Formats: sequence, structure tokens, C-alpha cells
Amino acid sequence: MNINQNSAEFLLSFGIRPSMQRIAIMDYMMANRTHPGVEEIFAALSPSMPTLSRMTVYNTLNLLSDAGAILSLEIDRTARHFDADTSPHGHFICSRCGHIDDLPLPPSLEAGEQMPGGHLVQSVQLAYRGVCKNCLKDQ
Amino acid sequence: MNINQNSAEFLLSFGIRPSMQRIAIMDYMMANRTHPGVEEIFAALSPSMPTLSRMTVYNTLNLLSDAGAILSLEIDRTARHFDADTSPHGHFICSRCGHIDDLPLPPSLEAGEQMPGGHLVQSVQLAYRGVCKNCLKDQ
DNA sequence: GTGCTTGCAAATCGTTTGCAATAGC
DNA sequence: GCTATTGCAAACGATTTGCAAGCAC
Repeated sequence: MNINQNSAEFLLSFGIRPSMQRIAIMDYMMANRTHPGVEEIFAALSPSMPTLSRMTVYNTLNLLSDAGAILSLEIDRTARHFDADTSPHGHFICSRCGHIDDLPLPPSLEAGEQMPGGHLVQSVQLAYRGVCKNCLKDQ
Repeated sequence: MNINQNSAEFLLSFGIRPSMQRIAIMDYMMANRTHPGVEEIFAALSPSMPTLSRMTVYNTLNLLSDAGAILSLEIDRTARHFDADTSPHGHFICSRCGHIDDLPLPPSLEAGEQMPGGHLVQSVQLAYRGVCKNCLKDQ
């Protein structure tokens, strides 16, 4: 299975021109469900794409999230994270190690969800904060 | 009713020394349920407290939220907001004007809430994003 | 006077902006 | 060759840090 091909087609389906950089970033998002930030993606791709700049990573992630191809998570105060899984689900973030886990949405949210009085709701994010089990184990 | 007295007692109940600055900031939080940020509080209090510095506002809000006396809302990517209402509730934020509204939590969240697998959950935040009815009206 | 609190100046860090070099049809 | 994309350098803005001066018990 050709991942590159999949990413290219996926980008096209959102009306986004599949450049090499965009394909590489989308590939990374699809292969690594770690809710990466700009720095993680840049660090991962930079060795094999020496000319890649952080700017392009920023540009591309903004482009992808504006188009709805990925989700921009407003869960970490210090940096943005992104999620290739655009289906409705919640997140847990560990305040010690920063690890982010996916969580199912409670039934009532997943269902209709009440429209907050008269506002146009475009997205819903459910964020749990705390200490992950790994950090708990390490004392 | 003496608001200052209430704020002072409230701070003491969290083990926080009620200095003039801290009381003024806690007062503002209690009187203005606008989910203010640092800048709003500083701008509101500065005229009557010319020596107040942004630093003290930052320090105090961090102190208050660490102690659990107020909530730190991670809902606006550009700036932190704070909430004197520490009871469980959700928020709607308008992407145009930045206005933040309180919302009830869906029953399933308000109730027991499923513990995300083995993690220690310390807080839950539900954030709706979109366009508020005022901005919708203004076209 | 000892310790907490305040607040100034400077640093930090993620992100955005302006613009020039570049690539792709 | 024209347009979209890339990426560098600089700007920006919220927040934090180091530290000195001030206040309170």
C-alpha cells in the first residue's frame, strides 16, 4: 500500500494541492497518531527533508485544519497540537509529561448535543486534564 | 454587603494571604463574570490602583488558579481567561468577538463521568467554538 | 528583621507577517 | 511565464524568570 498516494488523494479531496511537503506532513499525521505539534513534525521530517522549514509546517497545518482535513487541538496552553482523527472524540492530557490520549465522547455529546442558545457552533472539544498512569507509576 | 470582606475571607479559606492587590483582583473576578483575561483585569483596576503591575495580576491569577479558587480556561489560543465560577460547566467562545458564554454540562458529564483508563483526572473542560448570535446578527 | 509580596526589566517561546526565492503547470 | 508554494528574517504578543525594593507581622 502506497501511503504517499493515499495522502495525495486525501489532500486533493479537500481541494489542497499535494506538494511534496504537504504530502510528507499529511503522511506523518496519518501514520503517527500522537497528536503532534509543529516541533515534533519538523523534527521528524527535517532529517529526510533538509530544506523543510518550520514555516512550511506552520503553513501546512493551518491550511489542513482550516480545510477540515485535520483537527487543531486547543488543549495545551504552551503549544498547539493536531489530530488526523477528525471524528468526534475527547482528549486527556497529562500535565506532567504532556502525553495526549484519545477518549470516547459521552453519549449525550455524541448524540444531538444541545445548541448553546442561538450561537452557531462549529466545533466541540472535550478536554480532561490530570496525571497519566505512566507518570503516576513513576511515583 | 462588603465585597472586600467577602473576598478577604474567601482568599483566607484557600490559605492565601489577602493583600490589597489580591483582594482587588478577586473582587473583580467575583463581580464581573466575563471570564476576564490578564489584560482586562489590569485595565479595569489600573486606574484606581496606579502602582498595580501586570506582573502582580499574572502572579495572583496563577496563585488563585493553582489553589483552586478560580478556574484557568484553556479555551482561547491567544490568551488565558479565568472564571470565578468553579462549579462544573462548559463554555462557548465566539471566534469573531472572543465573547465567552457559560453553558450547562450534559448530564452524563455532570454525573460520574467515565474515568479515562487509569489516568488521574483533575479537571474536565468542555469547549464549544463558533460564532455567537450577536456576531451572526451583525451579518 | 525575616519572609512574603510586589513590580521592573529582560528573556523566552510559539506563532504570524512581509517578502524574496523557488517550483510546478 | 504566471501563480502558488516555500522558507528566511524579523516582528509580535502572551507569559515567565531573575532580582531588587517594599511591606507586614
